Amino acid sequence: MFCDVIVDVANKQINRVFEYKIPTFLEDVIEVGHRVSVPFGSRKVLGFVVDIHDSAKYPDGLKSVYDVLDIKPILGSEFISLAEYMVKRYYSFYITCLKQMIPQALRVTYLKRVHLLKEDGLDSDTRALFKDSYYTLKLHDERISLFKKYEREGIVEIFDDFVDKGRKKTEKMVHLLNDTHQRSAKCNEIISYLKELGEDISKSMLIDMGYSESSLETLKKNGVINIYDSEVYRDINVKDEQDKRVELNELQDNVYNEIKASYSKYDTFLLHGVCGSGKTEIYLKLIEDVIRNGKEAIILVPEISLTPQMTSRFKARFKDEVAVLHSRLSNGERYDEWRRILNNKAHIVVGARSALFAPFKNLGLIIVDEEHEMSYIQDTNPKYDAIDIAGFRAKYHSCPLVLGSATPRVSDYYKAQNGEYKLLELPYRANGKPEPISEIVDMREELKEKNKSVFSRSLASEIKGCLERGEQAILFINRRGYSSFVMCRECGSTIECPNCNMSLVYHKYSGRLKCHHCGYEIPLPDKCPTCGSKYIKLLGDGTEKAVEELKRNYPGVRVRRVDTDTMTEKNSYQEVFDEFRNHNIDILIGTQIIAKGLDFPNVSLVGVLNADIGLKISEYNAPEISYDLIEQVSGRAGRDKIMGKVIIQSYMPEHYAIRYAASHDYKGFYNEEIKYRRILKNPPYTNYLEIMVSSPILKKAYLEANLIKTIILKENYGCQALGPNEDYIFKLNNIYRYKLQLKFNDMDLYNTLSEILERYLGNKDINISITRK
DNA sequence: AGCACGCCGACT
DNA sequence: GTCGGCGTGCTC
Repeated sequence: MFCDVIVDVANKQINRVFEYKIPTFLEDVIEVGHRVSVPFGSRKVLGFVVDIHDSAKYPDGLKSVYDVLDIKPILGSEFISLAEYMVKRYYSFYITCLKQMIPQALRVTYLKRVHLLKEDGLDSDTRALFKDSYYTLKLHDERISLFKKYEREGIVEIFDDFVDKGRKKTEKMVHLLNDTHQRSAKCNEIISYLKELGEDISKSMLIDMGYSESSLETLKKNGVINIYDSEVYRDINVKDEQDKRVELNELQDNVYNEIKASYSKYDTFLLHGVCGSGKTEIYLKLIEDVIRNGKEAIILVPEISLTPQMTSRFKARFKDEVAVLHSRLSNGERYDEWRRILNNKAHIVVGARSALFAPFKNLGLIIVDEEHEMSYIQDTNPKYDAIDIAGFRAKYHSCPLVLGSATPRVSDYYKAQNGEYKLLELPYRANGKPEPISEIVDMREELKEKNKSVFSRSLASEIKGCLERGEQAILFINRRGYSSFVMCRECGSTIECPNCNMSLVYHKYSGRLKCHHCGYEIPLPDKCPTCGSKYIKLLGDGTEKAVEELKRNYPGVRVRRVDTDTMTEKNSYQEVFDEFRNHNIDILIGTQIIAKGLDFPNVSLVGVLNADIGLKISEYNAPEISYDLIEQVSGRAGRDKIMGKVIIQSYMPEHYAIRYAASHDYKGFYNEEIKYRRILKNPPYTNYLEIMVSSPILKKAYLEANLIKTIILKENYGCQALGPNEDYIFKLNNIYRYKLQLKFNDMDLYNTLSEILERYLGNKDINISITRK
């Protein structure tokens, strides 16, 4: 028997299967999806079994699998094909994709173990390292050369090993075997307790109840009880909440019934429902059905909205059926939740992007909430889009996929318009509240009127009114720090990061200029580094400046800044949001973080301080991102009894993304945007990908980018290539970055690009990365 | 990636 | 002579 193995080496040349013999003792054990240890070159590495067959293709000299690492396979064949799909689609390695699908705890750390053979011959320092006859070295330990020398002398022996990054947590459990009467009163007490309980209990629990270790030992010795190890799942902290069942209104019910009609067949639904239209209640009801039919469900939510409120709502309804997977969990906790899924203990998973790889075998439904969220696209390799993966899995299991959003991706709405997806609409808020009224303020006018404040006059007066009425406000500003650039009034130069071509941002609390891209920082200079002038001007307002102005203009106001500078602690978001909910804070001011999903009933005012920033970035989807953001922030206003008001400040108020966002007109926006997409041949009219060519040598990056373009155009006639253009961050950490944009229709590009990647392999100066968008 | 092998200079 | 620096090529 032979097997195909993908070994744990992320390298283009290794990106294929390697064949191994299966030793007889493993013949009945090994299965597709098992992790194995195999000899590879002179090393021992981890591998994944992807196929098993009777005859070998590789001529001779096959090595044998050393061992199988898991009791049951951790990846079903579904995931092996999914990995193949990902390799092609995202230009990634097999092993990278496979590792993506398993929890961190099941990845391994490589070690070198040194076995002491002779007592003498070692220098005393080295000898002291050995407590017993073994010593463990991490990979890349510089002492390896010393040990290699001793190995040549026959004093030690070095061999490879690796261990799982996480361990299963076990607990000692006590099981009653019989109720033979004991001499000690304590022991009899334990017996009668266990008898009454009628089930096994953890040893630590008994100890906590006051029973002693020694009485338990006695009982064990006398054969009355046995003590065994049981896998336990660490308790993850979820707030208790009462399950509130809400009757679906007529519109919700229609949506529910449409999806219900597609159970057990693959259909993609685009659920376009405004903020507060009651999508979650529909999700809950669908999941209930799926579970009742003995199937499993995945609900994907953006990391940022995976708040305890959100998860506790599912926990309240489905209790232990729910596994929760998000980045705040420790590796061990995430492993536990994952194992509950693998072992069929949990049938629903609520989680962020990676939860899509939940090892369910009988999926009945996948829901992707807030489907437009950029966080569904992973920005490190493999650069996968969760919606693609959801589509693959839904197709594989023949189950419906529901994409929900108030502001769907333009490409997805297009598919819904064309019938590729089924469009479901919920145009009204479930509580009947109208959408908040939005007002666009032209900041150029403010400047003309000599208002240099962060706040327009209109927003300032709204804030005043809001505070006077005892209501709360959320202000959104997409820039951290105090001022986003520092300019000299004499010579007009701005202070840039020496490693990146980006302006340094002034942070007032530390009095320093920081680069938000590479971490470089210096104290704020008192004169211009270029011309020596004292007249340095701070421009471009950030969160800190806005807070300062608020405190000056509204004495006594309780403001809280929420951005990555202030949110260092694990739970600080939750803490701030609780404080805000309890009205210990009047105004919340922050970046992206506050735009999402949170529901504060007393908020009547939302201000978008700089609506244009996103529009300046030269990505084809910039208008879409800006529209979404404004719409999402606006949704925070007037959620409950009070009427909401939204002020959008902009230097380009005539831009359609801003205009339509202000009138909450998604379709209007879509119709305009899709026109540009068609004219410019952007997605959904083409496939689109970006090749980033980076090098520490500017000229090299440019020339190679050009060369790549030529090669591609020669090989793929249907392909349109733009660039090479300087990236938005042209220089990052002293590396120059050029990007090529490719628009293409056929998938054959994979082979061409693979060859190109191969060509640049081993080239130290050039790095190439491909992103599908 | 990581490691062996091989070729070259420099140093006990 | 031997140690160790790095370029090259291979891993079932």
